[in-house]
Amino acid sequence: MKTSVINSTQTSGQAYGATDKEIESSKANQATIAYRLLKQDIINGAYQPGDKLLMSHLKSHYEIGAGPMREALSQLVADRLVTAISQRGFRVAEMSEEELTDIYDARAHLEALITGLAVERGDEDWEAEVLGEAHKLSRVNEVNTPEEMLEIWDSRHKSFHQSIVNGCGSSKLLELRASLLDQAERYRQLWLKQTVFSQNALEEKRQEHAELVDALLNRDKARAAELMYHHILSPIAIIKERLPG
Amino acid sequence: MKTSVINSTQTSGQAYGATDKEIESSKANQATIAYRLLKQDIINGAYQPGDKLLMSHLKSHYEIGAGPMREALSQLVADRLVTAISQRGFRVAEMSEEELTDIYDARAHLEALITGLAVERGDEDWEAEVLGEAHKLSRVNEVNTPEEMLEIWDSRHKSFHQSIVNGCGSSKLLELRASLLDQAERYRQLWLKQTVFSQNALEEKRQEHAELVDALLNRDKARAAELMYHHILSPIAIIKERLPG
DNA sequence: TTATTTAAAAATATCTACATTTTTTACTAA
DNA sequence: TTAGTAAAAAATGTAGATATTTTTAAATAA
Repeated sequence: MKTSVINSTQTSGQAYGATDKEIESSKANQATIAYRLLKQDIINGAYQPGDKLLMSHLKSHYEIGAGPMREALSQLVADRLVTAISQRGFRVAEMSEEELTDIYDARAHLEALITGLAVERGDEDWEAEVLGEAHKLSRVNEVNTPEEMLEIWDSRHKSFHQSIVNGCGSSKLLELRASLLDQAERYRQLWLKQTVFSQNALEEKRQEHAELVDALLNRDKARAAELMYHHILSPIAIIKERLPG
Repeated sequence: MKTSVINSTQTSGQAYGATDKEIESSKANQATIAYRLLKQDIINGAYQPGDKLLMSHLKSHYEIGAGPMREALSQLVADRLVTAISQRGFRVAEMSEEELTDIYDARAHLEALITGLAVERGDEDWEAEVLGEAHKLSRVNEVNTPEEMLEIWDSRHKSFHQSIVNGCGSSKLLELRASLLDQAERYRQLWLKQTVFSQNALEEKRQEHAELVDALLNRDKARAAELMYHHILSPIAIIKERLPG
């Protein structure tokens, strides 16, 4: 068997963002490998919205056969990152202001709902976890490159929010949230660059997070939900400016 | 090309429950056909929870090759109706009281949220639609067989609820709702038989629906959301009784 | 000429049949 | 029993065949 560089690299290292979708068995099959790589490349903008995903290119570029590649693509269709037309292949899903609004509206309402549940249902471990993650996020300072800064801040910011919603006690709601987050990811990237490299913007976020933590630990459900709702919606304006088209 | 009976039947008739996932092009490919058939069979109980989905059986039974069949199966894994273990194939997802509680808890919160939005955002057309569907549902009477009764009542009941949530103006939230509904479907079937064939239960539902319509048309957001929340949760007790194991 | 239709060719998507790898089962010997 | 091993079954992947769409070019009509 021909072992490609890509394959061996992938299968050896445990995937970072392994969603609960593929808990079982770390040795992934070709379709799973293709799914991860392609998803990452779409989110990171290696392919532009509307780009045709040519089977011949995908096959050679990822060194994966047509069968497994189709499997990956049709999963990405379910994730709304790719669109398919029968007999005409696959394309990277378009981005639009309408979709941006739709996704963020849904995210804000869902995240507020989940936050409210977390306030009701979260235990002391949850409180500790939130506090810890908030602390780590507030201490993103000693970094070398701007790229590193962006990566670290984003990672800790995500962990902070994840720690909050983890208190909700509903794995189904967390799955739905994860699905929306995936769909928002390409839009979020536009906001991220703007925010992380602006001291003003960062300070504003720091403030919002502090208020959020305060409401959470004081078990003020209504206020926490309200703060979260607006916190989620706040990037929309920035993203609209930077949205191509 | 060999055209199987299954294939020709499927491709000719427009599929009923075509989710927006595959809007484009009615002439579905083999993977889509397999997905629809298999999903229906799992929901209808043709395969039991935990059953192994043997490739050799699936191939011969649906007259579809391994490639497209894998594609369909991995979509069903994303839908949580099937589980996969790498190199060990696919199984029908197990059912459990824990999952039942999880799904219905999430559904109740989400449906209440969406209902609240519908009250805020729904226009007159929405009101009219809700009223119309409520009327149709209340008039499920002149039917022949019990099976027909079940089918018609379920269909109209679903349409009634769909007409309510359609007012929310968020296609993303509606997609999430549809996903949960799919996951709930096998549990719902257990409740449905109990409910449709009991005059008491039907009357109770009729009452709840009437209250719901009243709250909706009076634009009483809080009451509508509250009623919806409990309406969704109400089947849990019945389902728990009938849940195998 | 310019636009439109038609026909052939090329490119592409999709499927099937077969090959390979992995797991499971059955059997044997300690 | 238990461990080990060979055979069978099953899952997964590949290559090539087939069907469909798109492109190109030629032919026709305005």
